Amino acid sequence: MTVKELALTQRPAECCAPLVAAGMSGEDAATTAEVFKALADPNRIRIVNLLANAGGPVCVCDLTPQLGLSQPTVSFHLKKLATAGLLRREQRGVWAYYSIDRSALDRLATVFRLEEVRA
Amino acid sequence: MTVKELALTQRPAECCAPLVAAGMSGEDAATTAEVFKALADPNRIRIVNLLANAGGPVCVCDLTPQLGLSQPTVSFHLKKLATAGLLRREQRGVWAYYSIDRSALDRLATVFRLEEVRA
DNA sequence: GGAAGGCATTGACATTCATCGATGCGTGCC
DNA sequence: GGCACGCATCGATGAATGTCAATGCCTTCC
Repeated sequence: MTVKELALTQRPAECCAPLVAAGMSGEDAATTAEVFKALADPNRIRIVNLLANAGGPVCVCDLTPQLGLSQPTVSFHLKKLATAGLLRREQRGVWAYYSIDRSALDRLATVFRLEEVRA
Repeated sequence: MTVKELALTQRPAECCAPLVAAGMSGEDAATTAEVFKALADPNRIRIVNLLANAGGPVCVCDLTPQLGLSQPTVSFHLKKLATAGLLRREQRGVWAYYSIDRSALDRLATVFRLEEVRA
């Protein structure tokens, strides 16, 4: 099973092991890297920022002009973020609304905690 | 909330704006993405994990066998992490010792805090 | 000074990625 | 049914990335 297939079936952001976890397996490392790959692009950071500031779900049709990217490119980035488990997708008629998965961000914050993990 | 437009000339991990910062500039997004790019590779995650578990600085000669990568490749990854501000380099005679920059990880944890930033 | 060894840099190569135009798929409306 | 529209997928392409062998630089030791 390749890393990419793993990402598609597991939503990496739901399982990230802390960076300090002793004896982290290669699989853990790959899963964690998948989440950061999703955030390793300026436009995707902007998307997360926009959605985090928006009160709720935002239509793709609203994101596209703000980002200054083509519609396929925006879809491409949204899919990456959603596959990583950072965004949620909601269909409203013809429109697709995306929103931040706050619990995923909360889990990500804990990945960097070093001391608490020792317990 | 002047979380600056610290140029890319400086170590990205030293300045990451919170993901929820309103009106994040394209430059902020690029800087933040740089840090995540450094973490967007399984082998670099393993390096961070190894260094986080080690009590202190670790010699490159000790990292190479644990990672199962060639020495140039390990140097390549270490440089990426150090440039991002996540690692510190220390020369001890012929050997180069790398260690985790804990304050950088602490700052990264705050990037994902959503509510506290509103203040 | 010369040899040895640890690490960084270079060059080359295959892979992955970001982007866009064109196209396909569903939904809602006439 | 048929049209319009929003979004996803496909195909292509240029750029960036990860990897290693070869090489260079620098420090230490003889």
